[in-house]
Amino acid sequence: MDQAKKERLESKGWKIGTVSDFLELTTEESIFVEIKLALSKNLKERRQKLMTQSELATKISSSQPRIAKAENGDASVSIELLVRAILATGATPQDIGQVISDVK
Amino acid sequence: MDQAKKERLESKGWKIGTVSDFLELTTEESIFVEIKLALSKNLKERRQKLMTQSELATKISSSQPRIAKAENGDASVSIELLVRAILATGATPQDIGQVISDVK
DNA sequence: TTTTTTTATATCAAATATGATATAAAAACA
DNA sequence: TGTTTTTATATCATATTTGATATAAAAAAA
Repeated sequence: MDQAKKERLESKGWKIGTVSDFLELTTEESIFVEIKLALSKNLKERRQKLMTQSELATKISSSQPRIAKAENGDASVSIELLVRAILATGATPQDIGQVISDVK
Repeated sequence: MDQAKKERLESKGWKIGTVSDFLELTTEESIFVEIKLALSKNLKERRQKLMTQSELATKISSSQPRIAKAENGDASVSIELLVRAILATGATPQDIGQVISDVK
């Protein structure tokens, strides 16, 4: 992995140690991160068409800053919150399944 | 929802208050629970064909009791852990996407 | 049957994710 | 331009999820 991508992920809080470079992540860990980033991207796309971050936050009893983190692939955001947020945009299980199926 | 199903869910830790009966859960909350239960069921099916709960636990640095909870739809288990566990059985994003797509 | 293996249940301290808040930066709009 | 709206960043106490441990129950094997 190139340095630029590494630094971009690290700035979001992803732990990519000096020793364990991205290439040394297990396949499962790598896929897991990619699934989260795909959900993150999808959330941003869906939400932007419908409402502000604040409006979505209210819908799921969260906060605007947390929605911002969710949409920006911050490592502190769980799949739980990502899925809750995406569902709140009216997504169906089929929509979410498709996003995950498209990974890699 | 019938009383039997309600009690079954409650025994797993799902909070279905006396006031907010299952029918009063928002559509999103309901779908969210169903996605988790679907992942839970899929984990059990995949894992049983390949290894013991202890073996899977070791693979993802978890514990056998936690895998048991994950497979039994316990509310204390997050989607995070469910997805990590399913990936550790060799599942692809497509496999997981299909499980979620099949919900409802 | 007895023995061994596997799975389920309960408890708990530690780690992680959370919403709230303040505020800065950016974007949209006037 | 200045003003308003929206989004991003930082901090933090609280809540949730975690793996570990002990052990009970169930299933499989002998």
